[in-house]
Amino acid sequence: MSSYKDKKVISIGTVNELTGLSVRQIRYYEDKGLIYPERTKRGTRKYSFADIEMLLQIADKREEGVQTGEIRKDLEKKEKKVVEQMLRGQLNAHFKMK
Amino acid sequence: MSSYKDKKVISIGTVNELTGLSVRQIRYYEDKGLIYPERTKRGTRKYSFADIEMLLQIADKREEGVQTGEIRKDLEKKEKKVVEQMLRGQLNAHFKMK
DNA sequence: CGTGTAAGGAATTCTGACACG
DNA sequence: CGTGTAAGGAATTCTGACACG
Repeated sequence: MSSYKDKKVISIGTVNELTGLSVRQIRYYEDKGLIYPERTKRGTRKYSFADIEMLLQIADKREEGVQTGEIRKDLEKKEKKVVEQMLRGQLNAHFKMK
Repeated sequence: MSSYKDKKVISIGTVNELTGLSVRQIRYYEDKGLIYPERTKRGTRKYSFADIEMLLQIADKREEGVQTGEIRKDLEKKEKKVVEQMLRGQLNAHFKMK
């Protein structure tokens, strides 16, 4: 299920180069709950390619003037849908209903 | 063709954690032509997941007592085979021979 | 609200070299 | 041959805060 795309191994400086977003912006979006990098023992943030794709999407939204709160809400909705789908799949498998 | 696996974005400290090899060893294997990380403007090495897999293979060989020179030769042989296959494919496509 | 910046400290990375063997 | 280590410098990252708006 999880592959290279989800492995958190990229430091914030590299994320900056890859996305064009400032380090300040990247940290701020984390603060607002849009991304959640991992931390090394020492405390440095590590991002995945999935995080980078997310950041690029966030950048697009922000350019359209969408506030971080809005972006957050949309993410939560999508997350809910995914969970619902998964539950549905589990139920179908369990009860063999069609 | 090239995906996340080949993107060079991982710094040497993270490679150390991922492979268990010392920073010294990682640099040494580069010196011997077994891997070739990219460099940022400032000069820090950046590795890909493919590099990490290669390093794990190198570590196995080294544990078996194989010297870096030997490992190097094997790599060159494999590289040659790949090139030959590619040329063959090109020729077949070009002359439509069967 | 979103982002820039200066501040001070701690950890990272780099190179060339000496060491052992 | 392969790897450890101390050395000195340069760049990175972190947090909390002030600034503007």
